[in-house]
Amino acid sequence: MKSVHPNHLAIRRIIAKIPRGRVTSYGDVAARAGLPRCARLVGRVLATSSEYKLPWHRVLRADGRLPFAPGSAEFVEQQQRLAEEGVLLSSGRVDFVRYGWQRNLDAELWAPRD
DNA sequence: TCCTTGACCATTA
DNA sequence: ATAATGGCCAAGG
Repeated sequence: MKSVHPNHLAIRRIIAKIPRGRVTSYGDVAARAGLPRCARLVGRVLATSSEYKLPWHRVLRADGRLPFAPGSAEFVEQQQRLAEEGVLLSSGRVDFVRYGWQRNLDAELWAPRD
């Protein structure tokens, strides 16, 4: 039996909820999972959770950059997956104001009029 | 058991 | 703008 860590479960649960076409950061996922300041753990979970088919490409660094070296195979794949959902990079970054998950939360909580 | 590393982050200089 | 620091947790040597 492979031991399952509760923190990993909580993190995967959050990542699975990120809507298509939206992105968030490692730190935000950690906070939502009840693990503030545990961003590195989120990266660790993603690196070891390929079997769970999570939307890993929607998790970015806090500054909007992708977590992989530009030009690497992982970087290219993530960029393509994002582009397929309409999320584009400008100057090597994703604009959280435009594509951030938080933007959806605001809409839900404050019931916009437009 | 101790130490190092890692798909990270906020703060400080 | 870059760089160092300390914080977190888990895996592996």
